[in-house]
Amino acid sequence: MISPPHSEAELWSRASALAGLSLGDLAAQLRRAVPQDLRRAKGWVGVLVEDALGATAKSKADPDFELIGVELKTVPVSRAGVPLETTFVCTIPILDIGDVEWHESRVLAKLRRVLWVPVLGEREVPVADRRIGAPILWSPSSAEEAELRWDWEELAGRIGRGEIDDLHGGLGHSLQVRPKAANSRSRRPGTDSDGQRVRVLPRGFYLRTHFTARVLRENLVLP
DNA sequence: GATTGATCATAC
DNA sequence: GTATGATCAATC
Repeated sequence: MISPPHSEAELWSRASALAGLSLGDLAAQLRRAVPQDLRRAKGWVGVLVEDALGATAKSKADPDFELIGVELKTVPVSRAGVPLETTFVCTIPILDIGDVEWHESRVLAKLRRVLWVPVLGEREVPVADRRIGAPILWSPSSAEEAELRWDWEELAGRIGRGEIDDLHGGLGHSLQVRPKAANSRSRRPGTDSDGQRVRVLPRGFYLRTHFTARVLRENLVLP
């Protein structure tokens, strides 16, 4: 176990030290086996980096680094540093979200302060050989927050009106709503547009790759 | 090739 | 079953 960082500077120092390591290197340091691929280990990279940086136990509530209020997001990238996947932000409190304001939303709470750790995610590269990139400590600019808020207001508003089953991944410019479930048979309490209680597929908010791509690009540090 | 819906492991 | 960590893979 690695102790939690007590300052952003300490977290930054630790994360910077990981840059350039391969996942095989880091797994060896933590005496952990490396999976052949991530099909049956989708969260493996995230947990590995969490543990290496001293994130609080996963059983607890957000943020990952409680003492300093920072969330960790590992993001799979191409060799050019462009995200290969969307980024999961949070699950959606379907029954309550209609009564929530943006400034108290889960989305803003999660994204207020984020340590991004890019990791090579090309499937043709063996997991153990994938290298960890330079970290980025980020907070949304006012423009970025406005973009996120615009989407959130639209999406949360529709969910609050019982329209969740009309939503799909194609909605939202920076933020989208997609399933977040064990499988397509999962259900959670919700309401339909008549206010009737129904069982609906659990959903989550995700950041589109173009949003994350810009965050990484604008914070790129050239060697 | 990019996108959206579906899915996987683990802890409690 | 719920919540954490996400990526897979069928389809557009």
